[in-house]
Amino acid sequence: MNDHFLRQECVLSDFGTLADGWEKRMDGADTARRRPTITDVARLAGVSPQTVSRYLRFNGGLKPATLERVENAIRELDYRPNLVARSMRTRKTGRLAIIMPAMAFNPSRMLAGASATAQAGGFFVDVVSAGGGVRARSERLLELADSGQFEGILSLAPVLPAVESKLHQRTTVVISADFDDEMRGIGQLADATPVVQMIEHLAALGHSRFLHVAGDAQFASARARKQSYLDAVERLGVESVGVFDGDWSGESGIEAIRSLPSHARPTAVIAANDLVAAGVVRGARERGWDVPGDLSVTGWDNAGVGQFMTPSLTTVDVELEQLGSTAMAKLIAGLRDSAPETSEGSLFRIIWRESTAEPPATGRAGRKR
Amino acid sequence: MNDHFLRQECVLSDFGTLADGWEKRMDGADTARRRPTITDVARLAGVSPQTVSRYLRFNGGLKPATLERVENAIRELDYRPNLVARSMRTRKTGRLAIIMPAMAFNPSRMLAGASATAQAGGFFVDVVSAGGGVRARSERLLELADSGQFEGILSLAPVLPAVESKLHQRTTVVISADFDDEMRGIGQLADATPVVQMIEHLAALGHSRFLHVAGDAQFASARARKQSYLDAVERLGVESVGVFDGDWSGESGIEAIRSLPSHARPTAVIAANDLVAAGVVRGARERGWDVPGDLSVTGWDNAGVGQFMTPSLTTVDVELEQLGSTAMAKLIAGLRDSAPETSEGSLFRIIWRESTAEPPATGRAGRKR
DNA sequence: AGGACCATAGTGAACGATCACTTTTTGCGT
DNA sequence: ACGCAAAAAGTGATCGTTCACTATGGTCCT
Repeated sequence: MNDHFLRQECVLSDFGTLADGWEKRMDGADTARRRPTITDVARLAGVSPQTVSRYLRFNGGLKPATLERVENAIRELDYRPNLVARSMRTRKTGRLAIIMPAMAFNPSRMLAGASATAQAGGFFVDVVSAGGGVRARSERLLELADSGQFEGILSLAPVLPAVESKLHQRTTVVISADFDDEMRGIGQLADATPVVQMIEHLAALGHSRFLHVAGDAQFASARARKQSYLDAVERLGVESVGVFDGDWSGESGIEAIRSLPSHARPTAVIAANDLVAAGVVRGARERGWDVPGDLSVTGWDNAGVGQFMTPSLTTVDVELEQLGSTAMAKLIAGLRDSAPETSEGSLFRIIWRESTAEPPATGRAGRKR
Repeated sequence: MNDHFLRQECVLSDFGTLADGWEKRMDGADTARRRPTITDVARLAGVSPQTVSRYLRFNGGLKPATLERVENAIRELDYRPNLVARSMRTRKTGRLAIIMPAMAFNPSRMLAGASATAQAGGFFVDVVSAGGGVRARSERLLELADSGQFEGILSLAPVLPAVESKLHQRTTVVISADFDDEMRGIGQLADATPVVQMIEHLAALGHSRFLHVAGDAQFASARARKQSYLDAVERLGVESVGVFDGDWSGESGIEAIRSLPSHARPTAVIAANDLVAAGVVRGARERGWDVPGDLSVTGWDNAGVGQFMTPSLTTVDVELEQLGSTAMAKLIAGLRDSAPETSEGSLFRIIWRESTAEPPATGRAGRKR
């Protein structure tokens, strides 16, 4: 049966230019027709498979006459190399994997950047999400590395040190230090210098009493922002009425303001992100405080709607795409033994909007408007 | 040389339990050590490769004693099957591709859903973004289909009809009708029934003069919302002061309100999305109108910050993950010739918040507060 | 003319697994 | 003990390509 089928293929090849018509005829009957192989092409062109192979990879030194015959045969059969088979022989798959803790979460912008860079480099990208903790992810990572399917792996989250060292022997792996276990930003992402800059700017405007509403302390980025806040406040000699430990939610922003004793009233709030900032603004309004008249508020993330709130939200724009792209570039450079191009400037850009302004004219906090 | 190396491997196998120590010894010297193959495992276990293969795929009828030997050998060598080789023989790659117009854009939630479903089904997922228009994408899609690397392809955007019919002969392809060329929602996503429901609800509250700020008319979803608005207004016999043709932006929301002649003042605005709605609220404030006191506003998308704006934004939550997941389920069902599970309820959920309320008490529009 | 040398093309053997068979072993009834 | 089917394990071929060689033919030099 199999033999018969093969013979049929041979006959087909002889028909040459009729292939098109044949294809149509077969549509109904035998849809799952075998794809032509390099051998079919070789036979049709009257050369050896090796010669066709040479043509395919680099146009390597074929005589013009031969070259044309091969090209014709390929065109005629509508041949395309079987990449799986090629991978098997060359041990190059042209595929990279990106592994991330939970696909449901948001670093899709980062993923987009990484993916684009990989594709520009001629690689396919598999996005693999691994649930569970470090342990599970490390396991999955090893599995991926050993599957032989990937030339390189970009992990957006850390893995067990033991596994990591094991990994590096087998595959090129770049572990982006930008997210931790639960996809909480660390590394570059946790850089909180914009907090310092914002406080400096506000202090220059005359603000002297600050409040920080922190994000979930499990997140390195939340901790970093908090720490930067504390450092900046101390260094600049301005007063901090405290730090409210929140959880990234809008509610925590509201609660932070609600729970402020009326005697300790800040003139500026550094919120952990835009959602929190929106909550803070809301809380302030509850207490009858005007933003920015009585209180300046800053956010983080540049959420789209923030620009059209009243007041529009001062925030920090984070170049997640670039972050992803940089990590991927590092991986590809590693694969090619070339030096990774150094990435340019800062990932952050502060956008000043209406929610920040000079402090209340009297300089006295607690004033009602 | 090669021969020598192989012989060394053989010797190694004989050492059996010493393999671990050997591995450590080699770490420094010969990092790029050959991965163990199924044959190595078979040799170590004293069985044939076929037996090991049987064990790997389904735990097919091995004698307990054999099974244990195989398992030990696998563990000892830290063996994992080479998926590329397996793919070659089985002609199943276990990989699906998702193709989308521009990775930069936002349907990442949909992607997340699709991806999760695929992984639950045991597939790898390649996310491929194809720039250019229908033409370029169709071309790329054909290429992917012919690469033989994918068992199925999920396209989140339409392709040329000619290409589509060609495709279906070669691979299983599901073309999600939810986005068009430029990733503009169509199909289910363009379903605008929530608009009708919102208008009904507002009319029941007593609203009688409506305004719609539409999204970019190039988007099917924008057109559908607009049409639904027009239909509902007509059917319910309420007044429409008009439709402002916007572009999804916050600015268009502001502009829509600014450009309203003061005699034609609506009591409710159906905005194309949350960003527009935020703009509308801002515009209203510019004119001294209170939201929702003078004007009710609805959005669409359930953007995070909307909940904490003042007033918090009434909006429509769209289950993008489910949409993606459903599409992927359809693809996988197609691959397995099984019936796709029917998806349950609506993709939409209206969230009523502060930005909508009863119309101004007098019923007379134009009243200043 | 002989040989060195390059350009071109072909040969057989991998790559690592599974498939379709065949062979051996086991279990059980008579 | 024997036969006989079922269970367990083995054999050789094969998937489609490329690698490391080898073979052929032609050109040029001495």
